[in-house]
Parts: sequence; C-alpha cells; structure tokens
Amino acid sequence: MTDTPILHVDMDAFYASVALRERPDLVDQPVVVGGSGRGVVLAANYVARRYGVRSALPMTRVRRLCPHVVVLPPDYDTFTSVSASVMETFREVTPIVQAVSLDEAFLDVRGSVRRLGAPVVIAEQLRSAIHDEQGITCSVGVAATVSVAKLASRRAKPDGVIVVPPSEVTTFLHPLDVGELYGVGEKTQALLQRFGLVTVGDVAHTPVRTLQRAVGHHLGSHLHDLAWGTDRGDLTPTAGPHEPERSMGADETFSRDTDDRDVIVRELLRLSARVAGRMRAAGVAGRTITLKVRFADFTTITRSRTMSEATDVTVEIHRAVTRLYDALGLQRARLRLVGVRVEGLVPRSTVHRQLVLGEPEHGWAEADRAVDLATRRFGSAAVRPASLVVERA
DNA sequence: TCTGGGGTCCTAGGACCC
DNA sequence: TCTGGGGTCCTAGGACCC
Repeated sequence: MTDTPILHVDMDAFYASVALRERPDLVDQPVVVGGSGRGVVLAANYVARRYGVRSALPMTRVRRLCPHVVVLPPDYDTFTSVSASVMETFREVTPIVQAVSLDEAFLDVRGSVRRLGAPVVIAEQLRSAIHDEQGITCSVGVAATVSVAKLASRRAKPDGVIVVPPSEVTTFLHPLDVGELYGVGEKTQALLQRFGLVTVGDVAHTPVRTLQRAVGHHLGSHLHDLAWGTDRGDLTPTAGPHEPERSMGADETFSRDTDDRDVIVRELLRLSARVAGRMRAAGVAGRTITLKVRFADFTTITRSRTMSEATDVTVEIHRAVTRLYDALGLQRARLRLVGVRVEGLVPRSTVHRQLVLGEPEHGWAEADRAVDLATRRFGSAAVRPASLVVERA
C-alpha cells in the first residue's frame, strides 16, 4: 500500500529537448522551438530561460531579450512519435495512464508497488528509462492527488523528483502563489488579489461562499478543494481508443493584417478544407459551425450557426462561415486572424442526411472523398480547391 | 515587428416548451 | 388576463490549459 499513488510526469522543455537530439552541437546555446514571423515560443531550453525567454513569448521579444538565440522549427511528427514511445514506457509500469498532452501524463501506480517498489522508486526508474531510450529528461511529482502531484512536478524541474506525503500537503501548498493552482490564470489571479487573496493559504482560509461570489460558483468551490489538496482526482486512463473530440477547428494568423474579402474568403476555404478533412479522417460530423475573427487590435469575436443536420463536407462548412463573415458587414476592418470550428461532433455513421431532391450536396461529399484519397496517395499539396492554386507566372 | 494554434469548460441571457 | 418554474437548446464571450 502507498499513500502517494499518483505520479505526474512532465518532460523538461519537451520540444526543445527533442529538437536538440538532432543538434547536440547546440546544447550549450540558447535554443527555442517556435514559429517564424508573428509566432511565439513553443519551448525554450534552460540556457534560453536564463535570458528570461519563456513559452508563449512572442518571437519579436525573444530576439530582443536574446539576440543570439537559435530558433528551430517544430517537427510535430517527431514530437508525436517520441511522445508515443514515452507513453508506452509509462504503460509498462501501470495501465492507469492519463495523458494530458504530448509531454505530460498522470500515472496511478497503486497496483505496481508490490512488483516495482515505492512510488519514488518507480519515478526514478521511469526517469532513467526515458533518459536512456529517448535522450531527454523529465521531472516527476509524487502525491496522493492529481493536483498536488502536478504542482510537485513543477517544483521538481528540471530533471528531479519531489514527493509530497499527505501529512505535508498543506505545508507544501499554502505558501504557493494562487496563480500556481490549475485553473487560475492571469485574470482570476488579479481578481483574487483584489480580495486580498495572494497565496494558496489565503484561498484555503476563505469561506467557499465568498470565493464563489468572487470568481463564480464552480470555480469557487473548485479552488477551495485545490487549496486543501482534497480534489478527488481519479484518473481517466487514455490508453487505447480515446474519447472522441467535442470540436475540431483551425485558425490562422495572417502574415499581415488584411481587409481584402477575397483573401479572407480564400483563407476560410483553406481552413474549412483542413477541418473537414480531419473530421472525415476521424469519422465525425458536426452541426454547429463557428467563425472566429480577430481584429488588428486583438479583440476577438465569434459567430456561430447550428444547422439542422451534421456535416463533414468542405463546401458546406465554407458556405456557412462565409455567410457568417458577410453578415458581420465589415467594411474596412483589418483582420489579424480568422478561424473555423465545428462543434457538436457525432460519429459520421449516426448521421442520416435528408437530401433535398435535386440538391447537388451528394456530389460535394463525393468530391471530398476523392480529395481524401488523392491526399493520402500524393500528399496534401497535390489536391486543393481551384481558388487556392497559385498561378505561376 | 508585441501577443500561435489546438482544444475544454463555464456563464449568462433569451427562446421555447411543458 | 397579470404572471411560475423547470428544462433544454442556441448564441456569444471569456478564461484557461498545453
């Protein structure tokens, strides 16, 4: 038996560490993985962090903070395959693995201690296995609950392990900044601060009703639980066929702001095709179609429309978002970003389409299937709508 | 040449139904 | 004929996470 059965394993600077396996010559240099132009940092190695470089920082600021930083482009195929191998290593320890993202997971090792040893021993075994197999380091938090394990792994970084036994939970939690709690971002932290609540201990000693008045009913009671480390925190194993997504979407920031309707409608077509293609690959269709528009000043609005029937057809999604866009009646507003999202996803097999006699929808669905087939065979650059083909002079 | 892209969940008001 | 209460769906926005 153990009183700290939950492990939170978090890769250190995951994207950067994976990218550096190919470039060992750069390990002592400041390195970030990120986009170009208007992109942000996806991951920064610990050398870059000494300059104040962090995830989500705009690249323009990164270059100011650290002019000699090396920027590597993300290689998601490699990240995905390294992640899959790491998750496989976790499942050799316990079947109860809940992946949070490519680079972190919770493990319930309750059933493994007799075979493998105490949780802290398992944590060290995992760390050396991942280091040997993948050439990257990770940190592990060990605790009785999910939320405490998560905070412990952050404290353990980089390349360490921290165990927080139940008797030490409040001593560990209460001095922390409220912003460390899962679910407390910039806004909520500022809100709590106005109530004089700065540390986790402050939140713990505030009546639930008061918290709920400050931050809303749900979050208020949630924060109170987190502040005492009493969240239930049962794991939902993500092995095998995972839960279907509730929505799928794609958005894109223009390389420069635009008010050109042709450019915008063409981008909406590209995004609609991308989303619809992923939906068909996943075998889902959806009824609610949402347009997202971000203006040059970064204000963002959404407009959605729920259809009578679910679709996975590119031209139907494109037509819906184009109507929503035109209904905005924008004149010369410059847009920074547009996005397309489809919600209310259901398995494609449950959709029975009521085709209006003579409507050519059938033809569009078949055109999509032909595109999917050609894409699988020749790659995504091979097939695209005519309006997306750039003529070569 | 500040501020990505993929998501999830919550809130709140109004419509509509019983 | 003077006003209720619950449930669900839709829409829009916002906060948050990695």
